[in-house]
Amino acid sequence: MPKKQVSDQPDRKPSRGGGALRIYEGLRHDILTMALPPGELLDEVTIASRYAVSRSPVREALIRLTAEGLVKTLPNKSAMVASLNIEEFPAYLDALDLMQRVTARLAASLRSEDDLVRIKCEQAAFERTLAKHDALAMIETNRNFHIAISEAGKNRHFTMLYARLLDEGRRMLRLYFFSLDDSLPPELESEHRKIIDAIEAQDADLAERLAHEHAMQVGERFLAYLGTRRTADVKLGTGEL
Amino acid sequence: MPKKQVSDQPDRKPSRGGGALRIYEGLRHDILTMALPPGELLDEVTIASRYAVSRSPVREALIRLTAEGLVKTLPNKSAMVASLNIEEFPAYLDALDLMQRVTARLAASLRSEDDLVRIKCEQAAFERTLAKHDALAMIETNRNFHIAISEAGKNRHFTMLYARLLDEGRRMLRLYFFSLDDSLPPELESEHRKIIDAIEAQDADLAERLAHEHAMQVGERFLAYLGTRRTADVKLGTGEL
DNA sequence: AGTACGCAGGCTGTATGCAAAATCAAGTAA
DNA sequence: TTACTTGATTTTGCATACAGCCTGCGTACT
Repeated sequence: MPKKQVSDQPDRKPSRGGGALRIYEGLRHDILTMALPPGELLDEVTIASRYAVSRSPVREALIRLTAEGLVKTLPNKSAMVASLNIEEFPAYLDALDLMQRVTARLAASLRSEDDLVRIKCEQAAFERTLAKHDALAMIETNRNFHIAISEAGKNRHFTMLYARLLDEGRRMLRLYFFSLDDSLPPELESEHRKIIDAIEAQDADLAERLAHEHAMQVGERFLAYLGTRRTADVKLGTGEL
Repeated sequence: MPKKQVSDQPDRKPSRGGGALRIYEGLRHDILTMALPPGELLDEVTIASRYAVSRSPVREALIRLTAEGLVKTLPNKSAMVASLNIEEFPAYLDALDLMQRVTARLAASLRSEDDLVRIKCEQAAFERTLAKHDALAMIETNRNFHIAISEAGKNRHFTMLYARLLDEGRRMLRLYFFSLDDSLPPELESEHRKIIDAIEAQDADLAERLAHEHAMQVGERFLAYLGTRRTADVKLGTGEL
């Protein structure tokens, strides 16, 4: 019987070097989930006190996030969460579409058996979160599914850009996913399955076409969400206010 | 007149904030020109003393370079210049080709008159460096030419990846360019001109095709350079050594 | 001789100190 | 009332200080 099991390992110091990483991941998570909304000011001392560290690791995290484009920083002023500009949504969708197509095509051509099981595994995780009606988890597992495909294509440049796009998209698509009341249209799941089949069959053209349609669907759905007018049937000028 | 500044302008302090940027650009330049060869150890105190600053701005520069992939850093150990892996050259060329194609296509479709003069200006700068037989300057102006095209396409995601690829490529192509004895095959210049013409005529298909051929040419030339055997006609076993 | 231990030095990761810059507030002049 | 100036405060950017990890060498032990 071990005399003390609680303090065996758990509370050992954050292992010198985990500090900056912890803050980086924490801030990144908060930004992507919009817990820190775009435009939010990130002053170093506040963050440092929140994470109970000094400004140095905070500074490192902010520099890394700035390099990723998630944080903007003006000289001698506070950093702030990067704002997502709706005016560059078309360019975003272009890039997402192209990456989705090329990664699907490469995956179909270059996939190994291991890649295939990895992809199916991520898809299973995605379907599991679908059942849970957890929008945040759905976004996460959906991303992991597409990244798994991209990695099967074995081109780290495409994977890197694609990952950045999907992460950046988490902030936009989050609005759309939430609008669905945590339940997704079942097409997403079937589209994923069809893409998997094409990759398994190593049909590059089909995989690319399906990926393209998938991207277009997401784009259209998001635009449709933007186009929904919730106050269209409110009568104005007739109330007593 | 109150206490006068000893020196009005010339040697005023690097304006608080330029420090980290200066080191970042300096290190980046040295890495891309291979003045700092791949694998070189970058210990913070040495760099700090070289730039006559403390470790803090050096650290910031290294973090940014690490985020860009130009520097690798293992925990609690010195950072080192990222090594370029020849085994991922095919993936690199795939990415370069795709970016070159898509940016040329977008530029042909979306260019403004200002974009056009900018592109022609960069091409003129490129041709000027051609005459100077300065390989390093040629690589630089060639990059700027292609970036100008990419920016005419107005998709910052593509431009960002393309710029990273071109910069990364500077280290590889540098070998090839130097092998030419600082003089380029004139096809490069004419290929550039043809691409410009296609963009000016807003012929997206032609621009894409020319950009693709351009990328393939560069790839083939580099591979041909790798394939040159300089010792093939050396007779072995007949000397007195 | 070969191996293990220990210790010292160097280096990184983090904390703290300090000065320039920016922001804000109040007060004053127009 | 508005605009401008000035001083206090906050915050960043850099310098410095401190503590833990890694490395290398020397010594002792088998």
